[in-house]
Amino acid sequence: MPATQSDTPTLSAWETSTIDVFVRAASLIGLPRSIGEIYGLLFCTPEALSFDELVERLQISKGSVSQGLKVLRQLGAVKLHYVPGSRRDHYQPELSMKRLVRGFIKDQFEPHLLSGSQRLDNIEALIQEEGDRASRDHALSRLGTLRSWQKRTRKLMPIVMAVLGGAKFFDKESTDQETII
Amino acid sequence: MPATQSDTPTLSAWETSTIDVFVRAASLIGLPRSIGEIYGLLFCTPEALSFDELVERLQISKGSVSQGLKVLRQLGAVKLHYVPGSRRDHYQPELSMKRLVRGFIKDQFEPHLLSGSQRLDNIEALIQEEGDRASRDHALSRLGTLRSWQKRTRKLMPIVMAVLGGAKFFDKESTDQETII
DNA sequence: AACTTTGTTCAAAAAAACTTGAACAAAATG
DNA sequence: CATTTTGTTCAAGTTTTTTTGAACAAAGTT
Repeated sequence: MPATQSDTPTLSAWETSTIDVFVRAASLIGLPRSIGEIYGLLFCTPEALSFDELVERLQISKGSVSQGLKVLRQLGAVKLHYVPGSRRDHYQPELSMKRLVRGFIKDQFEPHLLSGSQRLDNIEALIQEEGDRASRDHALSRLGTLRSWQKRTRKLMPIVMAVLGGAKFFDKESTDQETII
Repeated sequence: MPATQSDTPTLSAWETSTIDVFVRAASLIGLPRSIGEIYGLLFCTPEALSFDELVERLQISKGSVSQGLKVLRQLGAVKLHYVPGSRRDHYQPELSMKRLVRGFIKDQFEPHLLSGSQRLDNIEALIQEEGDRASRDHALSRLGTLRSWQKRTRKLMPIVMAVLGGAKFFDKESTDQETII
């Protein structure tokens, strides 16, 4: 096959539009455009794609593809797919919404929630340094509000996962939870 | 009272830490730091605060406060509080998690979901331009996946709201929904 | 061992998002 | 009606995030 051929590896119209949907979705959840493009193209393509094919068809740099795939693997949004003939890595998209959402929550939400708990404990200590009684009381009341928000958020996660397909997760002192869905 | 006094309107330790929590939360949902700071300070303070007090205590520009409050009002995250003596606007934070979440979803999610529907219809049309049958079939299958994701996301919203407090919203052909919580 | 293939890293460039502050508008006051 | 108070707007400046591409590492080939 000819080497220096500027054959724009054009995407078809529906592929471009679909990738656009994923670029928007990515930006909605705070991920860079390139990640949306990579997942989007994998989503559109029937066969698993290699690193190089992503670079060529999307016309983005190797660096972006490398970093993008790294994040997508971490999120569990792409799977490695072994291809007999080739020694390149080939990728396929995760198509289970439940797994996609779980990956995202585990990777992006849980850490914040957990570190949040420590932070609130720390705030409780700081409140003791407040001068007068009234200030302390008000501050403690607001801290209570924060804790209740945190608790409800944690309660929500397993419910979301349940609605999305079945399993439960991320819950300790599970309260009235078996009645749902 | 003296005019040109560089009295740093210091925030107490617990206030700083609490504001930090909101700054992180804001960034988590894609809102700028200044908005986290504004809501955070309102959250910490027992009395309603005026525009100027926000500028002074947070040491940020009038422009940031103005734009920040605009977004917070749009989200329903702050409420105007009439103060008899003054003709300035005074603000208080919305403390109901349910209302906060609803505001966020209505303002940031719904629009994307809705425009999403149109986009998918558009993609369906584009798929018809595909050359061979096999391509069209694969593309239609993926489009089906996208539609199912969208549908499940829509179903999730009322459930989230229900868990957070009671009301239902944003649902048309409501399926088995009265059994929840 | 030298060479090729495959993919990662990271400093610098580019792009996007956020903040600032001065100019401006709107409304109340004197 | 001139002035002050209150808040908004927006162009320019700053900061942060993202992308690029060349240098590098790892592993397979010949």
